Amino acid sequence: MALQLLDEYGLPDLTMRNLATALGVQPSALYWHFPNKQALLAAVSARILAPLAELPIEDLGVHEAVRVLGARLRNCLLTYRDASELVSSSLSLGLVGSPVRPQVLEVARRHGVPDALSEVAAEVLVHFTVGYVFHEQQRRTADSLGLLEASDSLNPEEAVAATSDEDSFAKALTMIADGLDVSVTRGAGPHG
Amino acid sequence: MALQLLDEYGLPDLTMRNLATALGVQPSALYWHFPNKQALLAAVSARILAPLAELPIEDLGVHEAVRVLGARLRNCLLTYRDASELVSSSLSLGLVGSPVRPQVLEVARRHGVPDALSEVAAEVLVHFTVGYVFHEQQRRTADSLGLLEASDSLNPEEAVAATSDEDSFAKALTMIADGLDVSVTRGAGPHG
DNA sequence: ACCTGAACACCGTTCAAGT
DNA sequence: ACCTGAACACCGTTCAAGT
Repeated sequence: MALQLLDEYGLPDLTMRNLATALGVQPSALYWHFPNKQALLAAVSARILAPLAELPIEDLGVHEAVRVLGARLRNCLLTYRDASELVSSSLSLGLVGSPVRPQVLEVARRHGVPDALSEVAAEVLVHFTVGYVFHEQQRRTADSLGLLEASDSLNPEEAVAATSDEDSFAKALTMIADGLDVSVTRGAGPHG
Repeated sequence: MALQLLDEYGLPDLTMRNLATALGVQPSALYWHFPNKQALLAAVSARILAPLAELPIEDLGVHEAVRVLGARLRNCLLTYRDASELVSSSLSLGLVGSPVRPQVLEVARRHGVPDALSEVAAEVLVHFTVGYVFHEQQRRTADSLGLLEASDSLNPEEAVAATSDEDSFAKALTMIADGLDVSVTRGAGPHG
């Protein structure tokens, strides 16, 4: 239900009171199931990220895995309105684990990449992706909220970046994967 | 004053009412100076990021610039409590410009790197840095808030990453800079 | 085990009215 | 130009009490 409310009305309107009303229940009833609002939001975050766990990553190269996981994470976040903002906070609060870390680590291990490197790569990957989609989603709802008067936005930065979000995101992922590759080859070479 | 309240009591307690009280004024008085709370918070964000604009980037290589700007941005965010969370939201709402974009673009241009590449690099740099410090700061205040009972946290992820934040952050910056280098050399070679 | 009812201690924002 | 006073429409959370 929370997921549905989030997608329909956005994070600011996902209140305990609205959720209770939608469930035909008193607000206080929610506190039997969750200790507080943040715990509830963490559960919602976990649901949003769940599809990522089932992603098959057998026979993927390290470079490829970073790009696929990043793209898939972005898709999960774009599935529900304001999902990136929600996940960003749950993630920072440590109430939900990194959604790409296990897979990045596994693939990297299989290719002889030291954990220290893949940990860093996983971190760059999540933070960048969540931050990027956060920005992307906020602009999306801002535009749909009637601020589409001026076709270019306040900061010159947006106007220049007229290339599609998907494209520049893909380029960024490639850059991150390249960076990991360099660290790997500089460290020891592909297989140890 | 807002900056002081932020650092002393944290973002959740930086309310219009608390700020007004601290200024010896009625809450409604603030609405003569700012149209709403978000605008006020954007102004605070700008103040936090101001030192970055004065950073001298003459005679820096592209690789070096990415690392220096990232490190300096992190420092700015660590200066005030909850600054990363605040800046993250102002940034996503588009109420404040990217604090590293101008410098990254300038340095890159001087070295013949196409803008398209440096735009992407700048974006990876901000989002990663802000996200990273957000996580870092939240863990910091969570720890200081008495959740330090278990020396390792809920998710195994934190325990493993026992190396200092500063170190792993520096490694990540290097990885990002390396990624940019690869894109550059693949595209055309250093000088066009 | 699960929920109600009522309260507590707050929010951001608006707006007529003052000086 | 700058602020007050009072109100409006909300919040998250607690807790005794019900079934």
